[in-house]
Amino acid sequence: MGHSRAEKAHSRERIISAAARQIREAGLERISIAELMKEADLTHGGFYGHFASRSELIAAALERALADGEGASASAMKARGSRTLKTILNSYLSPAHRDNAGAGCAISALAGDVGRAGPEVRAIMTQRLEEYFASMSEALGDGPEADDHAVAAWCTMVGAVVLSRVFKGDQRSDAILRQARKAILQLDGVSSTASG
Amino acid sequence: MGHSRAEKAHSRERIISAAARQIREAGLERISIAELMKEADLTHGGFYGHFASRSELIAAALERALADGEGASASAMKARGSRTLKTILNSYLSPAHRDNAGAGCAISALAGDVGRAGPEVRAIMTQRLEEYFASMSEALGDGPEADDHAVAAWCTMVGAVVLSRVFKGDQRSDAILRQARKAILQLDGVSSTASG
DNA sequence: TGTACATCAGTGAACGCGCGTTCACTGATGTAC
DNA sequence: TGTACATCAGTGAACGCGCGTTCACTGATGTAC
Repeated sequence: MGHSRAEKAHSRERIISAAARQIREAGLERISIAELMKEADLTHGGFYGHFASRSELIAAALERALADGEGASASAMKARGSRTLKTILNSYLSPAHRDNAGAGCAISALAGDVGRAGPEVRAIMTQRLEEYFASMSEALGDGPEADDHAVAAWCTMVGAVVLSRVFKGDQRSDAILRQARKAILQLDGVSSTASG
Repeated sequence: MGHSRAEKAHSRERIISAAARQIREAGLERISIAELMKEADLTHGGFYGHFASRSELIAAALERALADGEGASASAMKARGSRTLKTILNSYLSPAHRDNAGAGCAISALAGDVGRAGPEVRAIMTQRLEEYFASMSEALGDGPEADDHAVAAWCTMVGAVVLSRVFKGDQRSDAILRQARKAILQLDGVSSTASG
């Protein structure tokens, strides 16, 4: 087993990405250091060479989850230039996203948990959400209500994924995703036609 | 301290309602039997005279939380005859509801946690949600899309309360509630005017 | 190029603590006569 | 009405376990000369 200093960064990377997946899969609280280090192919004692405490790890994992999940992808249309509202909804409100929380949007997976957490943890999520809101606003029709509609669209998207996961395995689960998609498109249509 | 059999029911009642509050406040997992029994004015050992296990308690507490929270209230317009969509939104999407999760809607408080739970726990919530959807459908304009809009409205409501709690203390928090409210009313307006 | 030493990422045993659960016991209530 | 007994809700000490955290140690890497 190599112990070079360069490899420490790779270990840390494995720990954080495993943690980012685990918190989205099982929630902010349920993560255990032993299990996490096992997934990172290390023993639990080594954890404290990388993080000062469990809560510091959770903050780092949340940041990572917000940066690499479906949420970040949904808000990345500016950079890629090609993501329309429909493209975003097709992927965000898909059964695939519902069924793979560990690789999906950290907002849908963790907003409930984060809402109960302390100000430091909440700030990590609110900063990203502001970016997501702004990007969504650009993806919407450019009426004066785009900002408002962007926030409402995010509410609907998050609520839909959360509720569709509660109904996992039930026909209702897919239906929720479809109806949320339709409502968001309708809202955008109204905005695009009804205003300047 | 009285030990009559009639009082046992009152003890159980105190335990369940304390638990229903605590899970909405802190999540399904974080509840501790010692703390719960303290709030019910009992010692922790007595717990097992009322419930077979912690998970049985959690199921009972979830059922109670769903039955007595803001969610049940929002879906009670049939019985009370007078709750319009605006009335529902005014209370559900209020800062008061956001700030008092322990007495509020169990869907907003717990849907994220329940989505990760086993089928038995999820079934408890889905049954109530079906009732909530049906009641909302009746509160909406009676076009053919009322059922779909009811589901979408619930997605937006839940997403809005969840996200507004993440932004607690920030101006954005109130704004989210307002924008969600506006979007739901707009959707209802579209449905009422655009269809038969 | 080779040898001795320093560094340090990772190991794994151990500790302390909290928590779910069990259980022998207490003492008030209610019943039998 | 009063006495003896049975019931049982609740008590609180104890147990076992998992988990976060600590720490002395290992052994591979890299450096000095």
